[in-house]
Amino acid sequence: MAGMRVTKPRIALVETLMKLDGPVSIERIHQQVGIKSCDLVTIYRCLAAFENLGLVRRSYLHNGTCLYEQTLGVDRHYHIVCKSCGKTDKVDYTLPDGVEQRLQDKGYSHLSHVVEFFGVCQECQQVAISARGTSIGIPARGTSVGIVTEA
Amino acid sequence: MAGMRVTKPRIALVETLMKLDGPVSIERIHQQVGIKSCDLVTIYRCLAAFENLGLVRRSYLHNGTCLYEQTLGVDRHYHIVCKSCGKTDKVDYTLPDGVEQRLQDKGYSHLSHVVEFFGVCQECQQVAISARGTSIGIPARGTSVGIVTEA
DNA sequence: CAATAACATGCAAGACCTCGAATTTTCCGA
DNA sequence: TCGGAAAATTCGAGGTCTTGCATGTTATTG
Ligand SMILES: [Mn+2]
Ligand SMILES: [Mn+2]
Ligand SMILES: [Zn+2]
Ligand SMILES: [Zn+2]
Repeated sequence: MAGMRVTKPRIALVETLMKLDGPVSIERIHQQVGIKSCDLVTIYRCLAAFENLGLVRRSYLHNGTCLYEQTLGVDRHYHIVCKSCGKTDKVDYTLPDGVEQRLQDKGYSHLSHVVEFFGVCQECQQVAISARGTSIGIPARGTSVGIVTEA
Repeated sequence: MAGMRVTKPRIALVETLMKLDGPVSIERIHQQVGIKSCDLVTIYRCLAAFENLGLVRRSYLHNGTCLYEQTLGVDRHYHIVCKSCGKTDKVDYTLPDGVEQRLQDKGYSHLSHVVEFFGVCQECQQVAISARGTSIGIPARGTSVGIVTEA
């Protein structure tokens, strides 16, 4: 009988997740972990496993691509994500108490939910004004969300 | 100066959307419109255009695939989506008033949000009990969400 | 009605994400 | 320490969704 095994990729992944503070794209995580140290698919599968254990939480860009965030010692919260630059910010919001209870009463089990806010952040609005006509949005899914090499 | 043009595919699409009542997958819509009458990409593009005009709204399966729903004469509402069969249901929920205002005050513009509830519906729980061991979930994205030919 | 500009469509290609099967690694007990 | 079972990783392929570009349609104007 075994839990989850401690492997090279997993160790590197956990270390990376701890260093990062907000929700990050898988591509970015893969980069930080080291492209060579493990396959992208492994990152996907490990994060899925971690998510089942409640160690990470998933959020989304406006285009639907996923972001992952480590959850140890941080309480449940939601984000606003900039449609232009992908920057995330905490939002002062909590799910009303009754909702999930009512759904349970209706017969639904294994409840979960997604709450995500989107907008254009102040910086991106400035940019939009100065660089008029330049398209600045986050590319859509099915397009390079890009690895936007870290500053 | 021109608005949107009235084309064969667009007419068929609107007719189809009016017939349907809940959120439906693109594949299903494409079927109903008639595989031959237009390309799948056209459906994607038209729905995107309709969404900009506020004629349709988008929701999501647990796996992230999109569902579209016509919005004429219906008021804003949210859904619970069965993780197993994809059935959707209205949820008694409204976004708290203050949230978007606070975000605006923080400098965000072009606000939007996604609120989606997921669970396993009663019918699917029954099935899960009788057909123990049979996997019944909705396939993940990157897997045939399938066209589950209509009954 | 004919010519033209603008818009819409179709096709092909690419990005993200997932799975199946083969291989490699980890773990555990002998 | 070694061998074997079980779990993890990798590779390849496929599904959803989006875009660029060439082509086809629509609307407008004379
Ligand atoms: Mn966070
Ligand atoms: Mn609805
Ligand atoms: Zn921004
Ligand atoms: Zn169900």
